[in-house]
Amino acid sequence: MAAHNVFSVMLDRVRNASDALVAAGVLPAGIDLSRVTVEPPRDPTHGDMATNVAMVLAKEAGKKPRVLAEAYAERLRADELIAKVDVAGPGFINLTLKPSAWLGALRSAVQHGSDFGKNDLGRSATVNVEYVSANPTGPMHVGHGRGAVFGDALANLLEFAGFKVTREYYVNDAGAQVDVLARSAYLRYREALGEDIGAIPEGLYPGEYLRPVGSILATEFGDALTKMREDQWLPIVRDEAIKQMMATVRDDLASLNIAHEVFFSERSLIYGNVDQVAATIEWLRMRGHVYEGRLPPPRGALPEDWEDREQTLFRSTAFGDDVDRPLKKSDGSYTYFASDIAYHRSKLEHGFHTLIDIWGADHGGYIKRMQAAVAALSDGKAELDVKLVQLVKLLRGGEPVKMSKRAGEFVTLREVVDEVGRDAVRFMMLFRKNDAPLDFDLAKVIEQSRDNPVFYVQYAHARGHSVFRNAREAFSDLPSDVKGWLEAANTELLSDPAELALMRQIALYPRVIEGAAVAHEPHRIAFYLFDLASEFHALWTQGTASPHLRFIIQNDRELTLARLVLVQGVVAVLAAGLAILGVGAPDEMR
RNA sequence: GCGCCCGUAGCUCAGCUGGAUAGAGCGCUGCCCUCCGAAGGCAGAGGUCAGGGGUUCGAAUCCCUUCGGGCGCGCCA
Repeated sequence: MAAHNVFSVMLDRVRNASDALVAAGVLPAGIDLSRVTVEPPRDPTHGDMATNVAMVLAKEAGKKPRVLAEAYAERLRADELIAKVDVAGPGFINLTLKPSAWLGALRSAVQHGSDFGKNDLGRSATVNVEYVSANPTGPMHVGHGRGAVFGDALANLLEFAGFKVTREYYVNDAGAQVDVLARSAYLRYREALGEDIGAIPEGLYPGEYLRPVGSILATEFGDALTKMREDQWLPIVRDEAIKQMMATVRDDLASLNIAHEVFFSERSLIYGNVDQVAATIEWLRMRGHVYEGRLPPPRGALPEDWEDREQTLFRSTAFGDDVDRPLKKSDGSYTYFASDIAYHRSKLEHGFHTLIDIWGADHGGYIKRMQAAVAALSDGKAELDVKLVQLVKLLRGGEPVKMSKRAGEFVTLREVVDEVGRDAVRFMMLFRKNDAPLDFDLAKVIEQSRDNPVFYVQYAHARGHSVFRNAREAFSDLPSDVKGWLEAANTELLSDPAELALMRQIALYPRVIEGAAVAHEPHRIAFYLFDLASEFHALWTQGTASPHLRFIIQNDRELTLARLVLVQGVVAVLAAGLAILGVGAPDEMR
């Protein structure tokens, strides 16, 4: 395992100390250590790490926190990685580590490169991450892009944390919207045959992106479709339109380097050999989770066409939802929810026990019922986590970019990617918590300044490589590869406080990965990388005022070599983190 | 009316699932290039963490409540 997480190493030391104290009769046997943490203190003057162990265990041990802390301190002082132990405040134990601890992390980062920080949190458990799932009725817009990038980065992250991840896309090709798509495409088809179709009627998709579909249909069928009744041509046109739209979607995703392993068709659930939706409802009914009944009317203003009637309901209240949910519309067709249940059942049948769905924020009200359904389907054995992705507000130089979806002229994801590049889009989408709204400024993300975090982080990586280039010029006899540096370097020469600070930051990385993976929050990596880049730029600039801190020291090959290892540590972590985010790490940015 | 998300510096946002004196960037003030990339860095000013209660050794973080914003509340997906 390439983790080398200094914090978990120290946590183990604390646990060992606990065992010793139990053996010595200071602590009662079987004491609960689950709340014990070792973490970096907010205030660096408190040392490198702090543990709450004495405060957490004080009550159970029947001792004062500070007294207990002293007992721990005595044991920890003997540890070969620890330089100093202080008991502070209400009972914190502050640890200052020896430089060798940080050097260990640095060497590990250099040695493992892009594998540094990997862990086995997942223990090869399978996870299904479903994301994007945009309707196949048009090109993707920027909001879809955020869910796409988020889902993809999360999938990468979970893989890095030892899960076996399946990336899945749910194709909504069975609802009324694909019939609308078919009718819209049919108009474009007639247009392609030379007919004047006039304005696109209300209720159809007016976008020009359907013109190519019309052309394809015209080429393939000539005017044959015009001689058919709607119920005859509609399935033909619909299937072709969906095929074309999905090709567009895949293209758009590819522009962001996103590729799903599974595209699951909603249509296949209903129109396959077996009606899976009906089967699922039946399955639930047999277990008492589905019944015929009435629903209380919604509070407040009633919908115009509200009528009280008996209907098929899923007993989601038995699983924590607020009301039971209808599975059939008044015309007898399934609700979206019904096919969604069947879809999630199919995921379970494919062996997944951990499901993650990425949805737009407007679907927030849907979470409880879907989790209820998964609980009912799996007997509480499977878990569904739904991550909501908030809206993206597109700006240019601080001014909102106008888009009118009604006229069919919205800013597409593709346009944005083409304008500012994949890296900028991906990084910016991840430089925010998923459930916080995001302002995306097209002017700012291509700026080359600290304002622009994408640039700032990539620049740090490029700067690192610039050091390597210059070093090779200064010393023609450097080992050819990083491994050689590591073998040849005397890293103990790295003893300046600024260098140690940078090593501490590097050592933090495995911990950040772990936290991000547990919380399903890839944005933490983006913020961490920004901090790491900042530390690196700071050390760099110190070299102008204090030449002895420069990475390359002309007449000191040994020191230079040690510092190259340090820079390589930064570069390796930057590249590794960016790789998880799916962002490039350029060697040069001139 | 109910549910979910949110409210942190003038602005845009972090805050490591409960830790010590709450942090960045922008903007403002003042500095640092005989330069390994100044496309950078350093320092300063700026906060009742929306308000009020509670839980405990300890709360921006958890619970309750009020206010304020966003989203959703059969037959749209």
